[in-house]
Amino acid sequence: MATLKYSRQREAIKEFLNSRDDHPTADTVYENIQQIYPNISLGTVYRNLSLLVSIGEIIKITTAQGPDRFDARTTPHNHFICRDCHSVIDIEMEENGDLEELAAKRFAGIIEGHTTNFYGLCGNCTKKVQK
Amino acid sequence: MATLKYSRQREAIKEFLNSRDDHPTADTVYENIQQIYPNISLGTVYRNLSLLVSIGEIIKITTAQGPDRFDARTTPHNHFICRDCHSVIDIEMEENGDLEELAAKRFAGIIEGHTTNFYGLCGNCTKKVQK
DNA sequence: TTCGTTGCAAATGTTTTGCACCTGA
DNA sequence: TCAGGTGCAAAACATTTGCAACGAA
Repeated sequence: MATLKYSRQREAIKEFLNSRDDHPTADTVYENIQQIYPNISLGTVYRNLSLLVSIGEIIKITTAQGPDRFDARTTPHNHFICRDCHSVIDIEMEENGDLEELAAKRFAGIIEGHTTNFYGLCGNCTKKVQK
Repeated sequence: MATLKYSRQREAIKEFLNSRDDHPTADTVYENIQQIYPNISLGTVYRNLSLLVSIGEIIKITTAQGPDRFDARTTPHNHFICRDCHSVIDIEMEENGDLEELAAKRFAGIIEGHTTNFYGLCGNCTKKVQK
């Protein structure tokens, strides 16, 4: 396996993601890192994001619409995706019982993880609709 | 709101999806419908798939890797996605308690639905690894 | 020196869209 | 007749990749 070598670009990407809790897209990461390293390329951003995902330092959030998003919080939590403004919001909650254990009873393979996404209208968009 | 008009292509797509439980991609749908209507275009397949999703007749399954998949089973159930062969398999299970209710306690907006995906190795790929 | 990393640009894979024609009601 | 549907091709979008140069160990 290839040994990781230090890269200032990668550090900047990690730091940026750590500073945000709104799950930026690759493009948002790119625009922000450009302010520090004007020559960084979008390819480098994508390469580092998928590298960080593969070593478990960040999480990739794939939604039904629009580009993937990235999250530096790797502890278990869920996401809510607004059907109106498409923002992705953390939901901190206990899951009653062990979903994976329940699923395993009905499934022939090996279950290693799971993701739950909630959908609906976020707080802001709820207000907009009421107007 | 636009009134739906009958279309033989759309019917064929619905029928095809009803006949399968392996969650075909748009491209797979296209290839199969071509055997009945050789002139159908991929654009028509995409248009009809998203129309059917929007009226709730089918479900779109977005995965972390590869194209979206489509499912004619609209009753609540979960999916397992194999990290090796990327197949998508139904999991029929009860969810202990009401996840959406739990989430709502911690969330300011309106929760209208949720999706849980499980990840790991499917039955077939588990065997392959053991060899 | 070695090999992972980068910037750039081209390519890829998936999905959407504009347009003129076709078709169901 | 007329609004919705279709086929075709081009465009849009998100992401990946080849390559030569760069930089960390």
